[in-house]
Amino acid sequence: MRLATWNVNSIRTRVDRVTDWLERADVDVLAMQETKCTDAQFPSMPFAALGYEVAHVGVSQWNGVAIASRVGLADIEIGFAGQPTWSSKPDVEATAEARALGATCGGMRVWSLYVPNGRSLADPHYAYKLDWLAALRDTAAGWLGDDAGAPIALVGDWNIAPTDEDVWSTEAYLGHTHVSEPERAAFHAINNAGFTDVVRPFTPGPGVYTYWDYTQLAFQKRRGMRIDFILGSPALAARVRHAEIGKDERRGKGASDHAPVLIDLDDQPGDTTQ
DNA sequence: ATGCCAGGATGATCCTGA
Repeated sequence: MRLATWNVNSIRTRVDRVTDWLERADVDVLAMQETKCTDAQFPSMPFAALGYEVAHVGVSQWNGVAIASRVGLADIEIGFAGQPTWSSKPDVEATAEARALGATCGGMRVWSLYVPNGRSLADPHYAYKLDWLAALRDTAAGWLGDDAGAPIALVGDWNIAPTDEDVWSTEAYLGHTHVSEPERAAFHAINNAGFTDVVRPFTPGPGVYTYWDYTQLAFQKRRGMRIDFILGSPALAARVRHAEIGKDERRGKGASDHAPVLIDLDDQPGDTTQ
């Protein structure tokens, strides 16, 4: 079983690139973030043609998360319990944004997550980001409380570089979001709730990233950040036998600014599929 | 402090991203 996550930065702009890679990389389940479209606008036909069902939540040109699966797609949940709300303007009612989507695929529970950016340390969006992560931690801890042996993957764009090794320059990010101690603490709290980074053991740093800014030849200069993660519950983490970052997908014209991240899982005991 | 690049919506310019 191959599970991947990718911030695609507009699925409408990038659907050919994404489906080409899905086929080439032989991915079973792909969680996507920043689809930047409504449900009606999501291009599901190219996925269906390759045998993938797609669940998507998107209500505007912002955010949007999806899960494409060719091993089943059941019990779809939009948003997680307690997910904080956000309003873009004072006169607009705050709502839960399209940043979290859960589904059961091939016996595992997958959550496609697009953690709020934070914008700047003084911005209300930063407090929203920390609230969002704290609520996710509480809810996800509850899932393991209900069933400690559940195979759960929390995957996506976390918008946090958990250690100094995960940014090309600590100086360049001083005073900025993604590297602040509260954000790192919020990320580690999710680790401590039982969800560990299952990719890092197979992709050791330093200098290993999943995101490179579009500007100033950041990719060519190897100026990136590691902010996209696959976090696994203990039962899922025990089955990971390989992981990689699809850095080649960041190359060339028309690339997303994020690379896909994938893992290979051993079959569950007693699993007769494949 | 700002633009650097990119996508989207609207209609040459703003908002957002990280």
